[in-house]
Amino acid sequence: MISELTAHIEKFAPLPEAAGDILPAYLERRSYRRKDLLLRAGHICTANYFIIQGCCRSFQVTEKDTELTNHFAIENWWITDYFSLESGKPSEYNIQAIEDTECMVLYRDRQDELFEKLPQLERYFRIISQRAFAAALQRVTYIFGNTGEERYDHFRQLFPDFLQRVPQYMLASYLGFTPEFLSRIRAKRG
Amino acid sequence: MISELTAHIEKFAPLPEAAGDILPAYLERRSYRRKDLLLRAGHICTANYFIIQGCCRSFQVTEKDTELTNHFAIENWWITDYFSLESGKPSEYNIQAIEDTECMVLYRDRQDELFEKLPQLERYFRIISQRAFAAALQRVTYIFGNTGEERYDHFRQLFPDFLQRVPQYMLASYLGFTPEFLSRIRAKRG
DNA sequence: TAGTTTTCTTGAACTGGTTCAAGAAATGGG
DNA sequence: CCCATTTCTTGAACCAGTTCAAGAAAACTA
Repeated sequence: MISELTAHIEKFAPLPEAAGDILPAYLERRSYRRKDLLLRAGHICTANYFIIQGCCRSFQVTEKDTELTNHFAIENWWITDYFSLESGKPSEYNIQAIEDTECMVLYRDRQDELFEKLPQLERYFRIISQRAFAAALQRVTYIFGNTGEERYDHFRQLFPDFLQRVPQYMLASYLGFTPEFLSRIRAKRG
Repeated sequence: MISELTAHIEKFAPLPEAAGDILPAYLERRSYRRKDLLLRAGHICTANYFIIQGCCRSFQVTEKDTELTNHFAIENWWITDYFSLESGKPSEYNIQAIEDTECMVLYRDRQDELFEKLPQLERYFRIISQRAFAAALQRVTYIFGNTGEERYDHFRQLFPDFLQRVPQYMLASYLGFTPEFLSRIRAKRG
């Protein structure tokens, strides 16, 4: 089932014929159950996770002891902490499966060798990182330029099916308000 | 004065000897005066700008007609709209010089050829984009996890010298509150 | 299907930050 | 050096969203 991944890569950077033989040797397929942690805060992030099926989030626990979801990832997205992954320093984030999830895992200690054999991957990760960066910037202006209620409506419009997949308290912390407030918004809608 | 740039690249991806001969042919040095726009919203972003000296910001003008600064860039940073740059679609952002600024400009239509001659640049841009992405995510949790006042204090601690370089209303819109509120915070400090 | 845990709802008091308006101070261009 | 523009300050009324607490509903587990 590496085909989902190669298909995704090809959208951004064409791969040579040989890729089909090389990639599987560097990736590990892994399954996680709902609530499993792929990365635990305080630990060093050792891999990048491509989601084949399922859904994950990365979140932080603040000093004030609340969970802040800063990222959701579904099928065909990568999730990791790039900062910890590249610096080798402990991560501040937890990465958790929200549903039972199937991943292709690229471990950091195999990455350099893989990139040497398939330099097209440098380009692929460059492009998806640039996009992810642009999206994250967009999110910040989005947060500042709209009220909580507007943010909820927008999210709902963009990802209607996704609403059913995540508990409301996670969505609330992703959208930047309390679960209570989200509950009140929904009460108004009926 | 391409040396600032090559030095920066070398921090992330070692360059071959030949780089010194190749790079200058693909980069253009340009000067901007305070308030000049490097990119105007509605136009397609055609270049990536590496700042040698000076300071820029990218900002959006919302429907509510307020400016939202989503990014500052100083010496040794790149600034662009990666989304418009790669998609060829019109940008929603303005990029503006806050001070008189010197840049090395990499135009999009020369980028692919340059990356073919110096594939190390794929790696360089991959790594800095991953970092930028991680920083942008961090910023979101930072926004949600702290009050406006805490954000100001943190910014002040991290970039004390930078405070003098930007007008308060730009900083306020970057930190996500009104200029009036920033003024009140400062009044308390004395 | 009963029991436990997790998630969602609702009310009431409260607060961080906004809005509008008007004046003061700083800056910069000619 | 002076005038025009830009930036910063201050007050008072206001509101979006929080907090705390307690109960209701759903969703797992055995």
